[in-house]
Amino acid sequence: MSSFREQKIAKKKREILRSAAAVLAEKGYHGTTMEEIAAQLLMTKGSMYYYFKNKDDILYHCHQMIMELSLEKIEEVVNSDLNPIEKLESAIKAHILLSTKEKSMFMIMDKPYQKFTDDQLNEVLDARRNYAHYFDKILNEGIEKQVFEIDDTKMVRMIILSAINYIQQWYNQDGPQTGEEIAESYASNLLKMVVKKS
Amino acid sequence: MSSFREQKIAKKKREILRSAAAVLAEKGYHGTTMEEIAAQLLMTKGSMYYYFKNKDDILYHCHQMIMELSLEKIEEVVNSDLNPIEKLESAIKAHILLSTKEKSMFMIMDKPYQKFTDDQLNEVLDARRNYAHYFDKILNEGIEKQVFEIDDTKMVRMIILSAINYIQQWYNQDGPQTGEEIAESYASNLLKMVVKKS
DNA sequence: ATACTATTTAAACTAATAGTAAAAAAATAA
DNA sequence: TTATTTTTTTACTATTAGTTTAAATAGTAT
Repeated sequence: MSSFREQKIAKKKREILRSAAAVLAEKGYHGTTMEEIAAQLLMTKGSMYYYFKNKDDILYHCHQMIMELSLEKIEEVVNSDLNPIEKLESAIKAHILLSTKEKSMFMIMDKPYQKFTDDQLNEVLDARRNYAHYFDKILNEGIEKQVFEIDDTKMVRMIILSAINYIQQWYNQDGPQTGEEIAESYASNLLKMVVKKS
Repeated sequence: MSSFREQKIAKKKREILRSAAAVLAEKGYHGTTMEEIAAQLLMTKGSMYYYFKNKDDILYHCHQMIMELSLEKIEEVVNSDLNPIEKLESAIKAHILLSTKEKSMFMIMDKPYQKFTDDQLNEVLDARRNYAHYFDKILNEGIEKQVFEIDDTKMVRMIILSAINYIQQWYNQDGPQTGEEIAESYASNLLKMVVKKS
């Protein structure tokens, strides 16, 4: 029974998370105060504690939000009936489209060990390993089907993930390239690293 | 007249920077206290202020140290008489060898706009643009000499820089790969993106 | 209108920490 | 040894920010 009220709270929480992510991305976790997060939403910092346990909790829910979205997308690609080349291309493009659209959220996701401990840290690290694993799956499938030629899967996967994971650091909404253009270019260039020459 | 005393101070400063970088890399800038930095060197935080103006100053000098080293190395490569393929290979390897050797220093160099303002920020950003520019130079030289085939130099440069700039995030001194092995693999894979097939 | 609940606010509390300055200690020179 | 300078420590200040609480306000149902 997700009542009207519960929906309203959920909506407010999402609003707070989106707004918080923007400030956190700009100033960093320890550089952002609860007051700043609140002010941007025209609230007082006290109100934040009605919706979230504490500052960590806000950051944690930002992570959860994006991790869910990211995993959904990659799972869809991996489980599709595309061939490995198309899968890798789709996975790269999907990631880039999401990370440029949700730049702030992606920007606050680095160095989780500086921000979380115990269960929360493990959950975040697991989700990441999971995500990386899906890329390995695509790469291995391509090797098996002899469309990819890769000497060291882990290194190639790291190059791909690093490249796409750094985009949020320099991408600018108002810059010369759109997310789509970057996705197109990155996909075509990164595929050159793995596609077998016939 | 770089007296004995001045040399001693310079040495101590370097010691502080190296030690500080280790803590800063682990805990983040705002997550690291002056006391922690001092404690690791068996000093008291008061002493830190004898050598550095403040906390920012420590971070800033860490940046300077690495930027100088990095620029030296890339300049050497760019000005060498190697062919473009060898130059790109050397530049990639040199970067990776340095960033794995000086992991902590490299780790604290992200998001400079969160840490610096004004002159210091500009200096850091300039050094980075400079560094990126050297890669462009190598890429363009390769295109001119028709050994590289690149559709969008900026995108390719970003992929290369992102890939090598992320290594410090996952590299582990005690991990399975040495810096040399990573350098070897990254160079050979990244070159596949640009070298013209004859 | 009234009673009740949900939400927001303002103020107070607490703990932590960057930075300072004066005194103490150590090193050096006369 | 004594005087002087360099380095380190200790104790202090002021500020800042996360969190809590109790009261006020707004919203809803009877």
